[in-house]
Amino acid sequence: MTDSPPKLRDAPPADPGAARPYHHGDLRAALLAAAEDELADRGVEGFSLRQVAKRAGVSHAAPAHHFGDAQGLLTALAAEGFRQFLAAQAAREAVAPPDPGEQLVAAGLGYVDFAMTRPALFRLLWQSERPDFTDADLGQAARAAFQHLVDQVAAAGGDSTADEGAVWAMAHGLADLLAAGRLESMLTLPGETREAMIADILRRALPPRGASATG
Amino acid sequence: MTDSPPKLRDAPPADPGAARPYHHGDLRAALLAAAEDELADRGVEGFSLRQVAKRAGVSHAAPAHHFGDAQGLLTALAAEGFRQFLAAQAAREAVAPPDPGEQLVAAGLGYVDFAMTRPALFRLLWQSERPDFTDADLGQAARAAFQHLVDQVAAAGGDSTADEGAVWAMAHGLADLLAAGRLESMLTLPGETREAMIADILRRALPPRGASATG
DNA sequence: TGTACATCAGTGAACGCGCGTTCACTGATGTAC
DNA sequence: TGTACATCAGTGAACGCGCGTTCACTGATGTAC
Repeated sequence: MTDSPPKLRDAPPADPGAARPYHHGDLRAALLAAAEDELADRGVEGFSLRQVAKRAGVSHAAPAHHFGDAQGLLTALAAEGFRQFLAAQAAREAVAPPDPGEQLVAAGLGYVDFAMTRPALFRLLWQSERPDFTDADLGQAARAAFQHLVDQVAAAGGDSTADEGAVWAMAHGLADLLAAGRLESMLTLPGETREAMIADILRRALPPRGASATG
Repeated sequence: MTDSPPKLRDAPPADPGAARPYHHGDLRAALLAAAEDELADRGVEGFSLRQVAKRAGVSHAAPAHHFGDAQGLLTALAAEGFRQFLAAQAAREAVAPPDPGEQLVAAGLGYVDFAMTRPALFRLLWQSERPDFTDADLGQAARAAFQHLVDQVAAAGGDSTADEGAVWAMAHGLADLLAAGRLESMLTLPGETREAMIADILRRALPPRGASATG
């Protein structure tokens, strides 16, 4: 990833040594960051609102003021996550050649970047049932992310369900396996080598050059 | 899938109308089946041992006799799951042409079959942290499943980390997305058409014909 | 065939725990005048 | 600048709940003789 993603933390400079003020300053952002850390440590299966509050250093009733309930917090986190997921793809595209095929590969690299950098969040987006996916904000963020990939495939000359499926599946499969720590022989490669290999693999899924299959 | 997988249920013929006997007959298998159903209904995130026992129609203390604790049950289910996951691949291979490339495609089809037929179990194998993956039986079953794919890639002429990663990622990505109900335009296709498309997509990941890349 | 006994399988009450949520409250901030 | 007041943000005690696990028990089965 070229720019490291905006971590949802670091609210107030917080005058070290001073007594913690009654008001936090930016508790909402701090809770989202704590929630992501909590997911990383315990997984979605062991996630608890009380632990998040404890991690953020506030009483366990405080999150209710910002998110209503536990699902509200996870829904907000997922929405933010989808936006950053899309941003990770855009960051790669910005530094890639303008050729549509290379732009598509870049999007795939961003997809994988995000999964490897923030595996807990990646899993929340794709594999959890706890966020409320009918929420308007989350729904919009998720749809934007899906649509981006579809658009990229179309721009690269893909015009079939198969092209769309192949590209999405290849990026997603790499991302999920790498986020889970599988594909060990790839994980042990130096970063640059691994990245080149991921790009090569993604190219295999591209719409056949010049071909115009229907689906 | 050619043969439907052996569902972990249906222990005793159970003489309908008769009072339920004190001894179940095959409670271990019934609990594994109930656990899978429970995962399908509630997801790993909401899984509870008490609900499993209730579903199987026994007291909530009964599972302890067979599995020790909740993790023991999920570990046993995951081990059984990996064996059936491998069997799903073998079933496809058995009816595919002997050509190594086609065998590899068949393995991928089995991979996807399993994920679509039993998504809850698929997610337990790949995305849960609740089973004890250091358990000897589970570890062996999981390793056998990984190794099979690696062997198939090698037999098909793949000799690089990239070949292995590409094939695995493509099968896994399709499986995960389809299990999650994504790739809607593929899901709405008639079964045969969809299957042919999945096979086509899997072929994109195959080691380039005759090529012998190093990695 | 019958009886005694060991073993196994499942029960149901009880425990302590962490959870999400609610609620009256208090501290802090901002604004109208 | 000062004061009154509304609003906001976070507290801490309390609640009821479902959970996993333990335990003494009872019903059922199988086996030795």
